[in-house]
Amino acid sequence: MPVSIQDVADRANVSISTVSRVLNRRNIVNAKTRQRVESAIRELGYSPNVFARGLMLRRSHILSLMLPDLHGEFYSEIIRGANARARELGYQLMISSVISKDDDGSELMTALGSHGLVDGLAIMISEVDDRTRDSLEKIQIPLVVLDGDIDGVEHDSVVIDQRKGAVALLRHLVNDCQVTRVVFVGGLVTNIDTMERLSAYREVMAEAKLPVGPDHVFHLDYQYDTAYELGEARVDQWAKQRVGVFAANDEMAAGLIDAAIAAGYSLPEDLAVVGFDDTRIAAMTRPRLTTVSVPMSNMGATAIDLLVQRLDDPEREPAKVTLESSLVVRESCGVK
Amino acid sequence: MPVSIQDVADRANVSISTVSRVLNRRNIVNAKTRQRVESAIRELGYSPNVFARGLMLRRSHILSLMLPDLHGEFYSEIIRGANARARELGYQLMISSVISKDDDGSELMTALGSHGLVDGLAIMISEVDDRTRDSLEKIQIPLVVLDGDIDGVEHDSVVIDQRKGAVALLRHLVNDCQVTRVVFVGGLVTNIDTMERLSAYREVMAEAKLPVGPDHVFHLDYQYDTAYELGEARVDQWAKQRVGVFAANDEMAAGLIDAAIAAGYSLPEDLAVVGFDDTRIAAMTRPRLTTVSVPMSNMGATAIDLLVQRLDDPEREPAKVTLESSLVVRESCGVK
DNA sequence: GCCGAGATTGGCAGCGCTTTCAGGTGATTA
DNA sequence: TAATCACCTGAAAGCGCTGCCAATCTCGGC
Repeated sequence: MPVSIQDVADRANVSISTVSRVLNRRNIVNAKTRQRVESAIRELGYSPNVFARGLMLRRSHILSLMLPDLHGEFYSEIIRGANARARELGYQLMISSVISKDDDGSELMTALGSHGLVDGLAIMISEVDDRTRDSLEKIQIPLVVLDGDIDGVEHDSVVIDQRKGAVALLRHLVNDCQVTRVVFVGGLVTNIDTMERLSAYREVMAEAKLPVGPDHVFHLDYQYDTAYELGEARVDQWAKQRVGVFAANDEMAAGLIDAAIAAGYSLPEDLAVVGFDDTRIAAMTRPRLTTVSVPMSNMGATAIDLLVQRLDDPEREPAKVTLESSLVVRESCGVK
Repeated sequence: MPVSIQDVADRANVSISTVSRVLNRRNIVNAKTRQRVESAIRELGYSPNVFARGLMLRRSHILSLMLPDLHGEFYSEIIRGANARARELGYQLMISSVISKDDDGSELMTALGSHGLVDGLAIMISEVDDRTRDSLEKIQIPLVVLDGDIDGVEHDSVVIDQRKGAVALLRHLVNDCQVTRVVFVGGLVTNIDTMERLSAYREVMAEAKLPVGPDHVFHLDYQYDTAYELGEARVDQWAKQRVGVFAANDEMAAGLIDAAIAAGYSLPEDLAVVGFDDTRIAAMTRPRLTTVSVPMSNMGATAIDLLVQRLDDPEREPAKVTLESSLVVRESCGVK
């Protein structure tokens, strides 16, 4: 059985109140007494019981990070950033993935370790539905939403200014890469990121007076394979006109590149392809991908910052931190 | 303030004992009473306070997963597997990365959320030092070691039979790929995986009566860049003899491939390169990498299984689960 | 030598929950 | 009719810790 505060008190010949005071760094304890207590703690290897403490303080120093998925570099980088920052600030990180669609919201609660376990929740939701909204609304702890927004629920947020990066990328494609037109390959229409990037696409197309026909916009699923298939079907047509292909993530861009090369085309001569996210893959394709770098781990870290800030000052106005994304030019679009 | 067991008891006109009994699925409660309690619970949206419960039961249903690093697909896959399984079994997962070298072990304790927070620990340590050993020895909770072993500390373990995969890979290289010799590019000599793979290398070389000279074994750092540099320096020599290069991970293999291609060689004609891990990268290099597939997410899931099994039966004999790795043949070594 | 302020310390009441232990029902049996 | 028993339920004792309140001690000042 683990050593309790009573054991320490006995050994130091004080009451448990005094031990508790020493523990909580109150300097209202006489220096000599404190030393006695401290060495008792050390000798016994005592560390306070988290449950008992949490029961009183209603604080666990655990933060929860919920992501739509745990697959891929994007999420793993968020976790990495969040974990490091949480550690720095003296918190633990609890990870969970996705609230499955067909859930009554109780899963979210369960994931939070029933009521009271975690001090705050950082959540990223790719597709918001009412049920999740409702559960989130009920939660009585600080909430930070990553890369999105949830109506009617008070929360802080970290967003990435994808638009700026996307616009820079598209302008680069349009102005510097001699393409006759640009096609967009995104995720589903329900996906927030996709729509954001699509809107940037439309904007720059309008700006450059380039056409946006029905066969210029494709909605896939962010996977390499489906992009590869699309590439197989379309690349002849695209290469003929030297189009620029704007894929909404690097995975799909890689799929498209590989399909083009498999079909005998050479890039960037016949086709310009650009991606998004600047994941490890972007530097691995041949030609290497021109893409937009998104500060993923920074986003994780910032989310934790916001959570802890609100924990320290619950009355603060809701904050929204915007992180910049930036153009990374490599060879896949034919410049440099 | 959140609703407590007392509120439920009041509403259902019973004592808290009865509510507690209903909660703990004891069927010793009269059906009618139970229903009354259950609807009170539902109406109030009650869920038990984890701390109070943990204080009594000494169980938190939280498991901790500690990894040497959170960077890269390898670890993110472990997390993914562990998370999914933990969820299935009704546990939460707490993630932390690395115990830094210059730490007195207290960091490990802190990471465990002081004493008592987590029910079990799954840990992966790339380089075991005494201090970590000592802290681990003190921990009074079930311990599962991933892909390694810690002397003198009782624990279950999940290991990957890298040797089998490595041997298969090397035999393939030696027997089917017409290489005149094989060089090994690994991580540091302190790295367990590297040494494991190196030993497989020596075995197969001996078997095939191929030389293993001092300029056949290189110790790098598992990074793309350093491998690329090594490639730049050595590729002329290697290509002349058509050597097979066995890189201890896919990243380095990719670096070597790119260096060779940048130097004007074509693969697999001039050089055969194989990797290890079968990460996303392996399918992205051109030529695509022949490598060894390692069941990463399965390793995470198995670790959780072992933890929970031991939690359920503390007296069980220490278990060691071995997961198989398997050869994945692609184009980088010249067959198929 | 005595008094009150300030510095320390101990006592004790919970925090919300589980878990004996004892008591209160009917129903069954002698 | 009284005794026995199986079934349920409530009362109360903590689990280990914090925080309020009161008790004690130490001095400086009169």
